[in-house]
Amino acid sequence: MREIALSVGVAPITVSRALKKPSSVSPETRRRILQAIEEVGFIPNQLASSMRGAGRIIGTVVPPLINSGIAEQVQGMSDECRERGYQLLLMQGDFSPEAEDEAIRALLGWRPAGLILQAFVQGPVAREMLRETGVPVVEISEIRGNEPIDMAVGVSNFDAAHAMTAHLAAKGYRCIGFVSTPIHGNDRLRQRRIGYRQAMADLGLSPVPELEVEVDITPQGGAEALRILTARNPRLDVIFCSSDTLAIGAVQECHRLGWKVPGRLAIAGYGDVDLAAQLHPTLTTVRVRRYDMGRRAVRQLLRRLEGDAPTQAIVAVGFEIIERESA
Amino acid sequence: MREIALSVGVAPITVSRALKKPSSVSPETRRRILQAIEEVGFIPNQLASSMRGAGRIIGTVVPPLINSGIAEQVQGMSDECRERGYQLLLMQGDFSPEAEDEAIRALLGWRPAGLILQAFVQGPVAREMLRETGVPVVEISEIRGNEPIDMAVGVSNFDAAHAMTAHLAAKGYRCIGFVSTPIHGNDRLRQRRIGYRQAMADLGLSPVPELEVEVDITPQGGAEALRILTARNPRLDVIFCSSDTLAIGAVQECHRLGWKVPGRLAIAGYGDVDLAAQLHPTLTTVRVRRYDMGRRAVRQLLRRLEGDAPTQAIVAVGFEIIERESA
DNA sequence: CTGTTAGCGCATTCAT
DNA sequence: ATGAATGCGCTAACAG
Repeated sequence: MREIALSVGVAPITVSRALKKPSSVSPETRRRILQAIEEVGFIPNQLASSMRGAGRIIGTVVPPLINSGIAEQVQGMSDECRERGYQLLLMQGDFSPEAEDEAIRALLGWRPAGLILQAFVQGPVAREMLRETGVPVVEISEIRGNEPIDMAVGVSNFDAAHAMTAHLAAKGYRCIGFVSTPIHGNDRLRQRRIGYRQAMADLGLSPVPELEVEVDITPQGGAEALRILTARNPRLDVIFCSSDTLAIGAVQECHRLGWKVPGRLAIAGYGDVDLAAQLHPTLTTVRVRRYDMGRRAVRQLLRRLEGDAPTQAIVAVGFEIIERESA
Repeated sequence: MREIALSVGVAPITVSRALKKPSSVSPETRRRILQAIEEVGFIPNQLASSMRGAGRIIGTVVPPLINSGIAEQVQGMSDECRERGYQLLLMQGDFSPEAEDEAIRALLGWRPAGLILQAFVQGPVAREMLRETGVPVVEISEIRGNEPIDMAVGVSNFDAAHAMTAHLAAKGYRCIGFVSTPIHGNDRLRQRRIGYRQAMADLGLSPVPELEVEVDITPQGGAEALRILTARNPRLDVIFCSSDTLAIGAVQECHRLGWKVPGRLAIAGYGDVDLAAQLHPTLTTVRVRRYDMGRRAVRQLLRRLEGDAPTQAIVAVGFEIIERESA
């Protein structure tokens, strides 16, 4: 930068200004500076820049990209970051609580402008670090019944499951089964089940345990669930699966049994994986806009940083019921 | 850091050393320093560190994560980076050559220790920038017939397609069709077709144009290809599709026609998408180890940086023929 | 509109 | 084994 300044005959700070606040430099000077930069092929050092001014890095911790819609979400974050001139520093993996602490610590080392975390931070160590440093944080997750450290973006799995159940009822199905993978400590799954139950109650259809099963998160699990539920209740007319993987397995099982879908039994999923639109029959499912979630998370962060509006802490992202052939 | 130094009663530089070269500080001093760091919750500033010493950022430019195996590859890079104490700065998107220049310029601004690029850099501007700055670069792509800027990691699509074709022949198939999406300027696809042709020639089966089609990259394309090829040549006994998407479409079309797979017609794909193992029949395909490619790319870079061994410029990553039910 | 001064937090170099 | 001085490249704050 000094070089450029010398060659143009100005002070280094003027070069800096020509790049950051073009309006504060005379057009003529600016032109000559930009030209010199072009000629020399100068690329400003962001590290140095971030040490003085505001950092332009956004750090993020996400589960394995191979899974689910995480890739889509990261893409959303990345796109939004690029458009706004920020860079995405990615920490990705299957983190234990301690490993998560490490990951967050590593990111904080880069003095990021903000962090975006997938799922709510569990460890007290990490929560403490985040509080102390005061970095803006957006957590992306189920937004019902959680207390964000700072801000949150997410979807209400409750609402989504409720809506799908209501949708199925509206289509005339009455005996609605619900299949999920082991709920264990998983918020999202729990909310889906509660949403389903609430919808059943709201509709005057009693939500009996007999209509629910938990199985492995594999297509085989879906097939198994189908066998269990139909054995328990022959009048079952639709199965709502808490993940597309299960739904796909259930559909395959119907093929094996020679049952028409949705003629003999209807099936709905959750997630809208790629495959959902390609199978026969195509799968009715719930689509969560993960790409949007990623973009929103970044925007949420930047709104805080650039201090435009008073930021609302929690942003709900929508979902859609995708009606296809299977239900 | 100054704070820590004060509280322990040493000079800042000693704190620095306690972290970077523990061996150069007396055990006792080190212990007290680390303890102070722990208490205060101090996290060293990587920006400042990278300005003086060697950077610990690895920048990467990749196509949309939603596609194909890119997510898997990024996961490989990320894992390797984490283990080695580097951070991954991600630029992701659908770049035009000019946008690619921009992306690379943005990354260079962070003075990364190295760059990993998906596909060979096309634009002369970017090539020039990279040459000038002298950053180590690993390009991940088809490695046959390309000149890397610096280093490359990749797979030979030629070898993979050749191997699959030979595999099909070994299984007794003689009339082997080849379906691809428009080859246009796509190296990888071209190499697959050449590999197929070469294998046919090597086997003494004449590679005639009649056995090849180009269709859209959709399941519908696969179905169409099937109709075209079987109409041209009723004795066709297997179709090798240059992507799993096409193969899946072809399999579905067989179901529609009531043809047994592989009884009436066998089908093979390329890519081993998740779905390949779940469909009926399960799909025989080519699996490229993208996760490994990601890890290798990082290792390649670090070997150069840490200057152990004389680095070989091009690393070939293996592939596997995954034999399942469909062929 | 432009320049001067100072310092961000660390690590390299040279001393002790 | 430890420390002092110095500077990485940039920009905030304050002149002019």
